Amino acid sequence: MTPKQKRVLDFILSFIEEHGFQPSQLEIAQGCGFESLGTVQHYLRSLERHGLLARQSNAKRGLQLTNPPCPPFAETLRGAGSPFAKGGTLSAGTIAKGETVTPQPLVASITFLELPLVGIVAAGKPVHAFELADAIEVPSAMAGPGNVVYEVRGDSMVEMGIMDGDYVAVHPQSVAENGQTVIAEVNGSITIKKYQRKGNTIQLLPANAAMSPITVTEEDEFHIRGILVGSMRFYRKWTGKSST
Amino acid sequence: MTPKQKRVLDFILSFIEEHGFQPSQLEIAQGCGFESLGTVQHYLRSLERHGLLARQSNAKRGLQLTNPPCPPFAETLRGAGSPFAKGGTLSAGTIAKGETVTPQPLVASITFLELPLVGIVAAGKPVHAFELADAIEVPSAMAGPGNVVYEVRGDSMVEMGIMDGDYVAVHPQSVAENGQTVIAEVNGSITIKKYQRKGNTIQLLPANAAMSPITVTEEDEFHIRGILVGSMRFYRKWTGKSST
DNA sequence: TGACTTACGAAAAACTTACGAGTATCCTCG
DNA sequence: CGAGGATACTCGTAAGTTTTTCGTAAGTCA
Repeated sequence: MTPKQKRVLDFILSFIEEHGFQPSQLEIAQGCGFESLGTVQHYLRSLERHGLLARQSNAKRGLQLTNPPCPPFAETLRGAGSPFAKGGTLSAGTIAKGETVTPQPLVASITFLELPLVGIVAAGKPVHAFELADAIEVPSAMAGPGNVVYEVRGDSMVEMGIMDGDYVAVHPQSVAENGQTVIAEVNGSITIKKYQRKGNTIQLLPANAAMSPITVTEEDEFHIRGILVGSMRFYRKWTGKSST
Repeated sequence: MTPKQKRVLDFILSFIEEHGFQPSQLEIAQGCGFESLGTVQHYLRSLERHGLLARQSNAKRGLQLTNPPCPPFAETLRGAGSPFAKGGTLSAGTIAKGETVTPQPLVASITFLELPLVGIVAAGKPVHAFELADAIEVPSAMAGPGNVVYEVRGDSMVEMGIMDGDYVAVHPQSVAENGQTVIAEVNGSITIKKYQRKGNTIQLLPANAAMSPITVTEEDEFHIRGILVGSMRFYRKWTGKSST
């Protein structure tokens, strides 16, 4: 990477940090001292080639840094301020070699969070999001205003590590950013994939790199239903395949 | 997000902080300098599409800020000021094609449970169960006396639908019944499989019938560490395999 | 009825793209 | 050492798109 390219990249980064949104090409030009938009265009393209950022074509301020400094989750989860940060000595007991695990007392009694369990994500069929008039507990990290929980039916999402009977917590929204895991409808089939947009094409990547991604074209009917916040599975005897 | 969108969002936020209740659309127009309600309408809609806020249709001052589901989730969630903390009416947002999932009142105030996060289940290697002196929230169905949570490292358990970074709740015990999902050590390797015993032979079945089971013989060193109660996964941008 | 929220339609403003072309720098080959 | 070539870097302008904005009429709720 050339120093100028780095300069542009750094500018974009700091701009985002400062303003909370992406700069326009004109703002980049001014910020980096370019007289022409063409110059910005040039750098944007080269940065894109290097995989440092992605652009959504024709989208205003449609720049996406590829490795945004997204704080590690565990940190925010247990970070300061969190009631779980108290880090008391929870002698967890080693499960090493032959030893037995010492039982641990449970902690806390804080507010619990439940989300409405709204529907069933059918595998390969259109969703029938009906109200189950039920609720399910979730860790607070999965909760949030508007979030709902789906019960997954079918094995169409195994490649994302989501299996029949799992519950997925989703935050409803119809747009997504690159890299987010979305629950989307493609041609009437509902699916969970990782969302990635390059220019005009939208790719839906499975979790496992070995599996082939789906490329969504203009002809496809494509709707994002929401983005995945978490998933849960409860084990019991003979989980899975309870026939059908 | 465009600067204007952010401006509107910020205004709503500060308005709520200042007045304690949501602004009307007219107030938003005045506060942001719009001449027309249509403009406000436009922004509200786009913010809603991005999942940044939820609207109760036709309700006066029916705006609900939604916290971005990505990083600062847990924190903002429990913080004062979060609509969630007081258990207001939260709209679930549109989910299905034409259907709209009606706003669900969320419940709250049940006992909150967290389990000690004890260690890391290494992939294909003997467990190094060390104390993390940390805890993680789980739904009550996963809690129980003695239960602990492991953070999974490695991809050796994908066939069970458990991936790198997942958390598994286990109830430590050294025996299992047929059909239970166990976390076991076989010849020094830790693994999660479904336990099945037929007469003298013990089989460990993967979740997917297509994969081949392991048959444990007498020569093998075999220990059951515990049985799986549940698993959880938290999604965020660029989940999985980014660098490392 | 009064206070708000929704629903179009349409025009101006803001941005992104595409193309063409002109320096400057660095490297290689004869 | 000098000529070619390849890159990096820079301008400017004319489309082509999307965002932003306005206004007005209609629908809701208490």
